[in-house]
Parts: sequence; structure tokens; C-alpha cells
Amino acid sequence: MFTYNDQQANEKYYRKVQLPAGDLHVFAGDQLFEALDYKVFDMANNNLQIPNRLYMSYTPDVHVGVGTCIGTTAVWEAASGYVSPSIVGSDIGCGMRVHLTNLHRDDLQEVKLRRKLVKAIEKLLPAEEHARGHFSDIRLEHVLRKGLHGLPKKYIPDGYTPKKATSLTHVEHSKFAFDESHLDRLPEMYWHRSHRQLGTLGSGNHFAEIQAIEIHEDNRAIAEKWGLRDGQIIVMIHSGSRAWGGAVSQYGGSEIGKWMRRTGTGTADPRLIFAPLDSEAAAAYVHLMYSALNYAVTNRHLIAYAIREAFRDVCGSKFEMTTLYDLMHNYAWEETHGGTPMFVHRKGATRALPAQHPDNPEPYLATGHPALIPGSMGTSSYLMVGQPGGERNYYSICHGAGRIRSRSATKRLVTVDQFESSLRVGTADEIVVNQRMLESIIDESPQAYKDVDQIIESVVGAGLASVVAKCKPLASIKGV
DNA sequence: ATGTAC
Repeated sequence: MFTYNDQQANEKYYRKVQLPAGDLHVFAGDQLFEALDYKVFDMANNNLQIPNRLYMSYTPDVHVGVGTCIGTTAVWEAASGYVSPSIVGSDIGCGMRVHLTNLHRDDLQEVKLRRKLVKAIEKLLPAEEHARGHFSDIRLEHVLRKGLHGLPKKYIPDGYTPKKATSLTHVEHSKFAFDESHLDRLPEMYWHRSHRQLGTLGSGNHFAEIQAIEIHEDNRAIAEKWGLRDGQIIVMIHSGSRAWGGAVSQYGGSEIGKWMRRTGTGTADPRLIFAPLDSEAAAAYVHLMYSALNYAVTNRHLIAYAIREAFRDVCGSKFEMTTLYDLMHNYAWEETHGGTPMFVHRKGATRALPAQHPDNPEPYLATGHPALIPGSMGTSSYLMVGQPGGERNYYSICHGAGRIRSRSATKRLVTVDQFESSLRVGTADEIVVNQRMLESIIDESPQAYKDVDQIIESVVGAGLASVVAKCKPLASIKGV
């Protein structure tokens, strides 16, 4: 069905795949490339039929999603561009957040203490089915309109200091501005549900983990500038915009679907939804999408707030937790590349800017900002930094390990015993998990995912990014 | 991913 260019044969981690509808750029080593399901190419071929000049690429964690694969970067010139809810994904603003603590791995050596900590976190970060957050005093409308700026001051423990990398609130963009008149379009039920869900993880691959880091020797200077130390305990959070993002995706998608039927636009896949940026339906979706980005960033902040309180309950008030970074991997927005405004979609793809790139927030201009890459449960996660070579992929890298098995197939294949042994249950090294019923999250076992170390090798090999630190989990909090 | 869904 496809061929690839021999000229690129000298590049071990990149292939230009020539599909009938256009070129697909794939960043992956041989083994990962050859293991890809043909469906991901089928899907790319549909996506490449969306009009106007489109750059499309996959990172090695790519796998099949609805309409568009997870692991996709898709870029148009903003002036003649399209927006696609399918290339954003339904969990709008889903992403990662990492906090540094003043604890060392040795401080959490005892399994008993890790268990105590997980229990304390569970009290403040509800993880049961249909979990409700503890933040009823927050106005949802303020969060949607202003992101972190819409929070009452008590949830900003060290003041809002965007230029200070050590602030608990420091994020790349803490506020996504948009035309707020569109907010009224979403049904009342979603306002209530989203309000209740503020400060909850959600289920599936979302998690909060306590990890210990190992600094990579190649990037020790950068690690030091970021405030990382060997053996340091960090908190990593993976969550998104909960019901709000889903509602935006559904409403925006159905309006865009109407536009497609009216104009007779489409591809072979009816679930691939898209419209030109200058259409009314596309504009409404983009406005609402930004409200979901505000929700997602704030949600991760509130999860971090809850975890900070729990740590302080267990470790005392000398415990400190500062923000390293917050970074989304499901969104679309405008960026300038080579002086041209471009509309960039990332679905399961992470922006990783190199040192000196002007879009870095000021505290990270000299080093490049941290790119936060989760692994699967029980395996390592990574803190990375963009390299100049990332320019050819619009500075996009992978977003994690990437699934290789459906949830149902994983449940059939993996036993609780196997899952327990990958979490080293019963040893001094046990990764403590909040969920007692491991069968309820067995579809998240490492066997459901590609090997994150191989994914990282491809991204590094392709010259897109390099590793600053490897993060090993000590405890993991999952929702159901 | 989602108190899943024509």
C-alpha cells in the first residue's frame, strides 16, 4: 500500500512514507516501524485527504484512535488551515504536570510510609468511580474563562509568579483567551458534572505518581538549572479536561459535522471531522476548545494542590513542592514556524522546544523547557528537552509509551499475578497502588503498552529531543 | 477518555 524513499535509508529513525493521498513522516526505529498496524497508515491516508497543504507525522508511540491516530502531529498554514476535532482528540488539553519536592528516594524507602502517603492522597484526591472533587467553592465559569487566574487565592499557595520557575502555579500558558460568548452553547448537565469533577484524575491512562529521578549524564548541566537532584522525589500527574472536554468535542464535532454535510465534504472515514478555520463551525469549536485547555491545566493544578496537602499531612509543613512544568499533548493552536503563522494539531504528541527558541517561557529560554513523557504503569517516565533537530517535525515528540493492545485484549491476556509481579508487590521495592482491586485497572498493565525505553531511543535517535532524567515510580494513584 | 451507547 505504501513505499518509502531509499534516500532516507541512511536515517535510522525516520521514514517518509508515500501514501496515495500524500506524504506521512514517521519517526521510529526499524523494530517499532515494522510493528505498526497497517491501520495507522490507512488512517493517515484519510487524514491526508483533508484539503490544503498539510504536514502530517507520527512518533513511534503511534496507535489507532478515533478518526486520527494517537501520536499524530498535523500542521497547516494558519491562513488557509483546517481544524479537526478528530486530530485534537476528545480529551482536550490532556497532558502532564511535574512537581519537584524536597524529599529524597531514601526518605520513602519504607513500603509502610509509601502506603501511608497513598492513603493520605486518596483522602484528598478521590479516585473511586464517579469521583467528586473537593473544590465546590470554585466557580467553574471563572476556571473556563481564565484558567489558573480564575481560582480563589487559597489554591495558589505561593502566589502567582509566572516568571518564577519554582512557583506551584508556573505553567507555559496559564490562560487561554477566547470569545466567552460561546460557553453558553454547552448543556447545563455538563456544567454541573464538570464542576463536580474539578480536581479528579479520571480513569484509563490517567494517574498521579510519586517517582524518584536519575539524572542523565549528558544533560546534567540542564538538570541542575531545572533544580533537579539525583534521587529527588517528584510528583508526576497525567490528566485532562474530564467531562468538559468531552462535551466540547461532542458539540463542536456535531456542528462541524453539519457543515461537512452541508458542503458535501468528507473522506472515507465518517468519524474524521474537520472544517476550514474560517468557517463559523470551526471558529466555535476553537473557542470552546480553549475553555477546555483552561479546565485541563487548572484540573492538574488542583490535583497537585491536593497531593501537596496530603504530603504535608504525612511529612509535616517542611515539605515543599514546586512546579517544574505543565504540558499538554492533545490540542491545536497557532504557532509561528519560520516566520509563518501555522495551525498545529498535536494528538498524543508533545511539544519539545530546544534552548534559545523564543517560544520557551523565560525561565527555560537558556535550556529549553522540560518535555514530560510518561511511561506505562510500573515502568519509567522521562523528563526530556527538545533538540534543534526537532525543527523538521514542528518540535513535536512522543507523548508516552503508546498502546499495543486494546483494553479488552489486555484483560484477556494478563493475569492479576502477572500484574502484581510487574508492580513488585510483596517486595521492599513495591510500587504502591491505591486501587486494592488490581483487576479493575489491569487494562493499564505494562503488557498493554509498547516499551517506553524503545520509544525514547527513537525520539533521541531521530534528533528530536534528549533525556534529562529518568523517573522511576514508587507509588501510583489511579482512578477507575 | 467518557457516570461509554444508534
